Amino acid sequence: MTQGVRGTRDFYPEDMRVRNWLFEKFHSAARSHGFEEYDAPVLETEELYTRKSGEEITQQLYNFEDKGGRKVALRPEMTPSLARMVMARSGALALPIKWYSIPQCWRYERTQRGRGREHYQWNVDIWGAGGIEADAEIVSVLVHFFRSVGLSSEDLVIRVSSRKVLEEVLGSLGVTGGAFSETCIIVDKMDKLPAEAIEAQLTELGLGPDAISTIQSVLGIKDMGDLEGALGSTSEAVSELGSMFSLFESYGIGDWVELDASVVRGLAYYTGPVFEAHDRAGELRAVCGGGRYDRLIGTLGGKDLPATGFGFGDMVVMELLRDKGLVPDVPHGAQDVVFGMGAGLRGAAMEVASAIRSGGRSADLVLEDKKMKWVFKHAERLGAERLVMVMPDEWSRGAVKIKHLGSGEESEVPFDQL
RNA sequence: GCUGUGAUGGUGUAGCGGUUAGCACGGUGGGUUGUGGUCCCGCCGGCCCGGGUUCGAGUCCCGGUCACGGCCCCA
Repeated sequence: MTQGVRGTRDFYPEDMRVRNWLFEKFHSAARSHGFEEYDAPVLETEELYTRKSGEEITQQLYNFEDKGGRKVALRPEMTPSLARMVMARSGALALPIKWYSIPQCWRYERTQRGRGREHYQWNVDIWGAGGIEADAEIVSVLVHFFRSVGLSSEDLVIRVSSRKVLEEVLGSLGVTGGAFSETCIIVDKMDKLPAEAIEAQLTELGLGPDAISTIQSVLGIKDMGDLEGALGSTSEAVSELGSMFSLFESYGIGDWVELDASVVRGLAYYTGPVFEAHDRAGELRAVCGGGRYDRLIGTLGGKDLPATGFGFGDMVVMELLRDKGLVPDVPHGAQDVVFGMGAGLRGAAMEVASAIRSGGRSADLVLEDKKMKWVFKHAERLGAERLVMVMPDEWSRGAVKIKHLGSGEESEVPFDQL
């Protein structure tokens, strides 16, 4: 009875303080870059997610039929909802738009460390800007966030590549269209699955051994020079990535980013630059991932609009922050505890609390008859700054006794000077 | 789907065949005190469920349930 649904979490106030702290960092990083918040329902039509590809996300859909027989799903990610919202207003939006959200997302799968069935995923996106400047701006938001919680480029690395790398390689091998996005999904699992399994899957897609080894060697590239050597000097992927890295320098985040051609991301809709942030120690799964998805609206039946963004889960980053000792002790928040001595002064205590609250301070009022001992313990537990005592003698003089818990100093303060 | 570990007061835990089942936090009553944070004392409250072994099971065995990890699947 006290247990929730498997894979879900309860947030008690002490957990909520930490969550709010984290979310506040999300909010301020996004706002610092001029992004605006939006939201959408947790429940969407299942259709929005049935892309019938090999993506984990569509196979782990938390879906069911509602009482009207409609097939619905708890959103596994925010991007389709965002695309739906953008599409619905396509003519009316002043582009580009820079929007962010912190939606709760769901997936039905076996639970593991850092993988529940529910998590909060910070999403930051830019729509209507087709250049790599938008992609670089997105990465800048990310780094801004990392720095704001005390993480450094020694803790994390953002590996960057482009879907165009693989697209050009596969194009030269005659693989295009659907086979291309399927290949991306397989290749994304390279570090999770043994090499033989990857090869078997690629073979199944109709790729020969030579093609497979070409793919593998290109994906091993971690240097712009090597990439140019492999794709040629006229390669769009090369010039785009080259420009991006130079923009990263302008942003002053060059030490956070690295070229890594093996980054392709497991979602079918990516089309251009893609990136993932990982802990340098390599102990955790990806902290976040994102990239450009210029053709998503097209697959939903609308007119394409360039877009780029990232999704950032709350669970993995919290594990990293805990490992690094960067999670702060967030205090309860009540500045004052107001206590009326005895039931006769209950009303007086309420007057005092109201005056304090009107003055802009937060006050926790003791609602029942409690002993002094309990009151002190309570104030200490809350981490309150002051204890405001409404006592018979003082109150008869129209005053209260205020004790500063930190210093132990106390003084009598007239009611009208509260 | 496979596999490992675990389940002890409200919470976090110790106990590994015979204990009045221990400790901390909490709750509650009291002492000290300036009606007063520390300190001290009393009390409340527990072995996941069902079988079995044994003179005796929280402890060992079997089954179940749940939780937490790891893997597979994820085409």
